[in-house]
Amino acid sequence: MLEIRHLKTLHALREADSLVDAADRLHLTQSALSHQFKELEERMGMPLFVRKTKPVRFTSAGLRLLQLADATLPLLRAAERDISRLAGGTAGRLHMAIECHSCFQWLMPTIDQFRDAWPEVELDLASGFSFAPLPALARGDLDLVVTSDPLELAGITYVPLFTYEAMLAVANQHRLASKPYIVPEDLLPETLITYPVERDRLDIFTRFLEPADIEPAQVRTSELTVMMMQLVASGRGVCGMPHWALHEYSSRGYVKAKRLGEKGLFATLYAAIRADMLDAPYMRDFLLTAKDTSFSTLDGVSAVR
Amino acid sequence: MLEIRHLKTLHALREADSLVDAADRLHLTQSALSHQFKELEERMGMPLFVRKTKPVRFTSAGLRLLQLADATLPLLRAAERDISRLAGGTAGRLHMAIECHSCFQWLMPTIDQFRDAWPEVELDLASGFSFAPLPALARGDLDLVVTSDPLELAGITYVPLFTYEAMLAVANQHRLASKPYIVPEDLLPETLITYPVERDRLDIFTRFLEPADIEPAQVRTSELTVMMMQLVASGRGVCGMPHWALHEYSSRGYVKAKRLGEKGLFATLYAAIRADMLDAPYMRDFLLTAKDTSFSTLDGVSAVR
DNA sequence: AACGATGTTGAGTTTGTCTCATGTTGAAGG
DNA sequence: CCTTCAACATGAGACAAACTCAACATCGTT
Repeated sequence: MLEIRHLKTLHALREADSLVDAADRLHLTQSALSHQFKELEERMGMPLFVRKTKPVRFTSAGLRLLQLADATLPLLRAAERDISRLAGGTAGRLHMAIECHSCFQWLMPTIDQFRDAWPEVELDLASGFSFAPLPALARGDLDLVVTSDPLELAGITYVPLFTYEAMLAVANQHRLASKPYIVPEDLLPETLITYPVERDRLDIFTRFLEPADIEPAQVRTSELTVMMMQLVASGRGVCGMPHWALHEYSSRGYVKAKRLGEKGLFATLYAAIRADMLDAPYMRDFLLTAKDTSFSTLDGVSAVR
Repeated sequence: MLEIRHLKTLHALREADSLVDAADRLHLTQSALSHQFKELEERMGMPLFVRKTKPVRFTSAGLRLLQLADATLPLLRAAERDISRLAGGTAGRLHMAIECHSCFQWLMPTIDQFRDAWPEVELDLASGFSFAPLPALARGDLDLVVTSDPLELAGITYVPLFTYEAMLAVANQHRLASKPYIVPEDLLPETLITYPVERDRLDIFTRFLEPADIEPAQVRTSELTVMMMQLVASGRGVCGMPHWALHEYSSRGYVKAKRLGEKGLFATLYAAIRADMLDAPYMRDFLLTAKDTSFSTLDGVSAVR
């Protein structure tokens, strides 16, 4: 019924003073616009503008459509721009979210380096713990999600970034500090400190305690890593944490990092992206950069690749 | 390039699970959609969705266009609805603004009565002193402006509502209280209280003091009528005001209302509307209702018609 | 292997949109 | 009053776009 062409014509007509002028701007003949308006006004059942004045004057209906044009044409242009960027490949959008509390540390250098290489790519990082990032990724609101549990989802692929060891932080003089490694039973009398997220997203529960059917004496949460370290150092609890996030504290003798289980508890961080984005050159490069920089920033911390 | 048809098709495709289904919903053949997408994807330079899955899966580009569709299609529908209401005539929009501080008094009954008669008309009243209402009227953001100075503007017509007398409020024991009428010179030693608007929108200046080249000793402003009456009653100034706005106070002996000039100072309130809205039945009715109710509410106050 | 459901493709038809040529209208000026 | 000019309207025809139809390809299912 109503077409974009009509909105563009109305818009041009407002800029110009007459049909003749507007036709010029649109690279059409005056006749074309005349026909176009005749038909549109017929369909609308009312005139859209007064022709006999200079400049032309719009009727209420015409003004309403102009309002629509003002609202929609910019959206349209923006979308077309985004699409042609996507097609071009050297530009685009990369909106990220991280599910992992301690990922800034290695992601920031990645982003900095990437920004230099691809200045045309619109970067955004939402530390969105407030919403479910994977559906947003599938919906197209996000372009990359850093996560450690790759749940099967149509159209989403997971690119492994690096593997790390989850360890247990305990106070230096803690009774467990001298053990070569921790077994689930060791945590029975302990207070376990975690980030405030669902249990099934915490490896220490899903892959260490729950298989052994062990529940710690108490579980408390904290939002900030420093805060957690403080609690651990003062002997008020223990906490599971990636080795590299712990390194800053354990290397200075603030807390001790203990292996979980005899063979250690290893987990992998993945970049979740929509499958078709694997082809985008800037995405490939981002993933490579992420692997590289995570390797070098976490180097001294013995990241397992 | 990109057409509304495409957005509608994409939208339908998301609701449906397949091209066949989507085609049904759009009352087209599946072949039509296949052709449509083939051409669109060619133009965009990339696929928009994956066909081999059920339900279909959109690519990043497809998701971007869906996002556009979600943003624009509702706007489009709303505009089309507004237009057909306009054409129908029994429904529509009536967004008003009043330039006049004391107009609520008679406008409110008008609106109440009108709302009953035309429930389908979307009413809104902005007491917008914050912006210029007449350009907004011409632009289509407003549909009716109540004003007392009809300034010439293309496409805007002014419908007179009623004429009222501007009078001077003075304290009961004021030296001017006993005069039969006020002359400009009387205000030379006085403090004049006005609403906080530009002088050239105040009749007492433009049509009483300035023609006689008289400037009061002092001018102070107040936003509220009650406040002004308080100041007047306590002898701290005088103030010009429509007779009907004054009536509430003068009839109770709180202040005295004096005629301005021997023959009185009369002004007319107009409804400014876009010329073509004169034909809309609900607009005609609103104007009649406004005249009627202004007459009856201001009746005992001797409004001049 | 056969079938049904889904999507693609090419040909042909319909519909729509533009241009060109010409007609109409209204304002300005002699 | 008539001419002139500019703006817009209108009709015919050219052309392109978008659809349908029919035939074919593909894939998962029975």
